[in-house]
Amino acid sequence: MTAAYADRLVSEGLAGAGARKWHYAVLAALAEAGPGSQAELSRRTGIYRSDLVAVITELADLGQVERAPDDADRRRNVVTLTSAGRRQLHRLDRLIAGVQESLLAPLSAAERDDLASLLRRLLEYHAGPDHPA
Amino acid sequence: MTAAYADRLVSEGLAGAGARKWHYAVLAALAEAGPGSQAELSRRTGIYRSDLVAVITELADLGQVERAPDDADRRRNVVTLTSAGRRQLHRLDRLIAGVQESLLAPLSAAERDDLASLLRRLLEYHAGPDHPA
DNA sequence: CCGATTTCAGGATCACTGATATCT
DNA sequence: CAGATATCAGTGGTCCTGAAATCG
Repeated sequence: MTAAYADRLVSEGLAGAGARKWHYAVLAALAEAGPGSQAELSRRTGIYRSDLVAVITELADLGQVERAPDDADRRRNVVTLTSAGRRQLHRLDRLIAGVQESLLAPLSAAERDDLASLLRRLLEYHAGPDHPA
Repeated sequence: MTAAYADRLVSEGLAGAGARKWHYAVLAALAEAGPGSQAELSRRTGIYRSDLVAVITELADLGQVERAPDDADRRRNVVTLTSAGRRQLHRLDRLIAGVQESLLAPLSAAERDDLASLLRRLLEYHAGPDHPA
C-alpha cells in the first residue's frame, strides 16, 4: 500500500511535467550509462521491449532523444540523449526529489537511510544470479 | 523497483490460485471488518467504486461473497463473506505468507520488523487527516 | 540454422473520469 | 435540494505474450 501511494505521488508529479515513469526511466538510464540499443535500455530499465518502442518514439518526437541505426550492428538502433533531453531530465530530477521529500517527510535522515538500505538489499538479493524467479 | 518485484511475486502467486489482488483485498477486508456496503469496501481497500462492481460480481459468481440489498438503506448493497470465501481467504493467506517469506528471505527477523515499521509509519502519516494529497 | 534486435498486434489488469438512476 | 450509492461506459498506462522481419 505504501508503494502504491508512492507510485501515485510520482505519477502525478511527472504528469505535471508532461512525462511518465518510463520517460523518466529512459532519460535517467541514458544519462547514467550512456547511449545504448533499445534491447539494452530494456534490460537497464525493466521496460518491455514491446513498450519501449513507443516510449522511444514519444521521446524522439519531443526531441529529447535521438534514434539512429547502428552501423556496427545493423539490427540495432542507437538511442542518444539530446541536450533538450538532458534539460528535461534535470527538471524531472528536481521534481522527483520534491516528491521523495514529501513522501519521506515523517522519517529522520537515519531512518531514510535504513529504509533505502533494506530495500536495496532485497533488490540485490533477488536480482542476483541465483534467483531466476 | 523493489515494490514492483514484490507486486509481481504476489500477482503470480495469486494467479496460481485463480485470484487477483483485488479479490484478496476484498476477502481480507470483509474478514477483518465484517460485512459492508460497496462504498465502504472501496474506502477500506482503495479499490475504485467503479472497479469494485466487477470484482464483487466475480466473487459472487464464485460463491465467495453474497451481495444483498440493505433494507435499512436501500441505496446500499451489503456484501458478506461466505464460508467458501473464508476458505479461499485462508488458502490465499498461506500463499501470500509463502511469497512474503521468499521476498524477505535475505532479512533477519529484526530487519523485517524494521522495514514493516518504517513502511507503516509512512502509510499512517499520509493516511492521516492532515494529508489530503 | 540459431540467436539477437526491432517492431506490431493484441490481452489482462489496474487506475481513474464521467454520467446516470436511485435513494436518504 | 444536496449528498451518497451502485452501476455502466470508456480512456489510458502498465505488464506480458506471440509473431513477423531483419540481421549477425
